[in-house]
Amino acid sequence: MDLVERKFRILQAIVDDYIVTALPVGSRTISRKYEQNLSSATIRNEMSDLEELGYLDSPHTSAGRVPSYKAYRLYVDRLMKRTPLGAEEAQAISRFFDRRMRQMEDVAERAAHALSSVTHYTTAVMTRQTGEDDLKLRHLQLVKVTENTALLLLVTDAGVVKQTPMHVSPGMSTDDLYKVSRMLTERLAGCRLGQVQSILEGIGAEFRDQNELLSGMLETLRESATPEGHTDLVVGGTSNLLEYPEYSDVEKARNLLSVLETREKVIRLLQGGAQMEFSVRIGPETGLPETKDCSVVSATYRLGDGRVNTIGIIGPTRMQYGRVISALEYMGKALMETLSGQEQK
Amino acid sequence: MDLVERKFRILQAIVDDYIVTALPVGSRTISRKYEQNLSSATIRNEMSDLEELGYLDSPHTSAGRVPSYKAYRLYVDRLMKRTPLGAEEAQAISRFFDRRMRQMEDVAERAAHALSSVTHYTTAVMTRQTGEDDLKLRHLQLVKVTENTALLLLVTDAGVVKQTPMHVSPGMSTDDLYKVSRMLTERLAGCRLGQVQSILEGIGAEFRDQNELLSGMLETLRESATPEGHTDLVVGGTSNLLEYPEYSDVEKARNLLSVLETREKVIRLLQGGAQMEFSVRIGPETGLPETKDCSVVSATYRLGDGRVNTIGIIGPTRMQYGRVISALEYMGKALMETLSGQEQK
DNA sequence: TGTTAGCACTCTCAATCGAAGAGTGCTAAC
DNA sequence: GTTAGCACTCTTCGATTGAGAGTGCTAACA
Repeated sequence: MDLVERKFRILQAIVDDYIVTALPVGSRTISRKYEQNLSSATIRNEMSDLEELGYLDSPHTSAGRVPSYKAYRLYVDRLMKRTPLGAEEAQAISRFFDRRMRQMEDVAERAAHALSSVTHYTTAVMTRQTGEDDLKLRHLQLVKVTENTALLLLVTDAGVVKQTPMHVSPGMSTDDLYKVSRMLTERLAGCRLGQVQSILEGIGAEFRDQNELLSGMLETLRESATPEGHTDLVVGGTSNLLEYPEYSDVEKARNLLSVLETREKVIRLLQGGAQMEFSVRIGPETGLPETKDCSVVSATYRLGDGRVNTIGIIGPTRMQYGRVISALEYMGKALMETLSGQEQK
Repeated sequence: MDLVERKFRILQAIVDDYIVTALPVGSRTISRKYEQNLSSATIRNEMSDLEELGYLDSPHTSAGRVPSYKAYRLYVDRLMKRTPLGAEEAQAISRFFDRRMRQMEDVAERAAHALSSVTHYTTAVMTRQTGEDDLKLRHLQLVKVTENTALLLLVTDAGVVKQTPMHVSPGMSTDDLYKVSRMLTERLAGCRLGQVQSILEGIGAEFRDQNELLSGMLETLRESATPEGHTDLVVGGTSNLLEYPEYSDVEKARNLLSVLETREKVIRLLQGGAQMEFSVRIGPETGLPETKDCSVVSATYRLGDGRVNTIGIIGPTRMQYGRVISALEYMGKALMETLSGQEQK
């Protein structure tokens, strides 16, 4: 029997146990529950080694051991087994999609709720367009709302991006706006958002009398061209976190919650692993000082229609990684099927 | 000096003090801080009376007294003085509106953040249309997104209501959809959402070959006609609540947070006072068992464009009612100016 | 009649102390 | 290389205690 292998089997047992109990793990616990043919003294020696190697910390002399970030890293990369979703859990996720799809925005919200309730952690769903370069304008529509305001709708490859109230001169009739919309759409459809601006400026001459309207539209377009301009974000299940003892200190809980309320920070949290399809970031790897004892498991799905969805599950470092990854995987499949052509199955 | 008046002045002092400290108020505190020409013994007698009248509770024999719901009710209705907003606070609210207005959805989110940060409580902003009867369709647009999906946009008096992916047969070109949209808009614009359905069914005959598309649109319309179909809800500042000692018990905090995460419950919380323009609901009056020691101060604004905004501020029963009401009032003015015709000032 | 001082009484809160329990590290024996 | 045994450390929990805050009552006073 390889002794190094045994060492890591013990480490795995410690992490497994700690993930469930949140209590420092002692040598006797391991020898009773996981390695019955080894005595606690042997385990003790191994644990002492593991501590020296940086995989374990001891809160104080006579508590058990607690996994370090390094241990979780190793655990996720090599030791952990994926826990397949139970039938009821898989069903809970599917159920969110079996009704006919309604609002686009609903998808993210539903996904967030489904995952939160299955995993008992917090879920963040971020939807954004593929790089701004790829984003093409499809349709532009001005809709009269009150005597002197209209709503500018910008539709891109991936749905309505902007919906902004505009000033129009009271002289413009519903039909006038309709014509303008049609004309502009004809000229601009298929252009990238970045280009649209300059073209619109060129057209400016024809609309001398509607300068105010034009400059309003220009500004809206400018904003739409930035990636932040069309990033939707939904966060669900934040109250779940309070069920874990690591946040029974209200101050800690408050800090974390306030991160989850800050759009920019959540986006940062999700972006960290944006390169890869799947990513697990542990503790300090999350990038924010406030989440240095949280982990984020995230997955990115490229939908057929040009949108990119990133789903992140946020919980304490002693997260049930195996389960969470399975849940994300399952959700990914469900999302793909539902959104990029419902009939393709 | 009227003795009854004095009694209530003392009650006011107790509530005032308790709102700030969250600690049971003793007779000596009152005699020192609020009624210097009365001895603590006198106050004690009065407090004993007030307890008998149901305005005060005592947690135990030798703690001070704590206001009852009845006391808060009286306080809000008759005793309390509105606390005008400080200059910096007013500015904090204004600042959310002085930039050019961007996305419609942003308004609610910004308002929620502004109010949360000024009041240090939680803010919920609900936007919905006036009764479904009044809601008229303005524009309908099908935009091709992928080979066999299009996006159906429904625009009403008050902005885009629905944005739903639809199946279309691959034969339909961008231009075909454009024509269909135009045709449908011409026939349907100005109709109430409820009517649109039946008209659309009537038109059905002309679109024999597009049955799938038509039934999809019908379903979307059906959903849009219900009030829940177009109620936007934003909640901000939930982490603020954790700063109050009443939620230092994690279990309590969790319960409350989970209410604030449940769309339906928050809507219920805001609807309670929907009849009035301004409403203060205290403890059990909030209607939900989970919020029996919270208060909700809400205000409803009818915007020019047919939308109704309800903003509610949620906090512990010992809320700074005076300040909160002032903040809501101020926000109301700012909202009105910004949204219903920006130039009307 | 209303106000006040004084006092006994009650209850909480924080600090202290000690015993129990869990776990370690080390040593010596197998 | 493994294990039993043991001394040692550190936390946790319960009980005890004293201080402090606040009340209610009584009796005296204006």
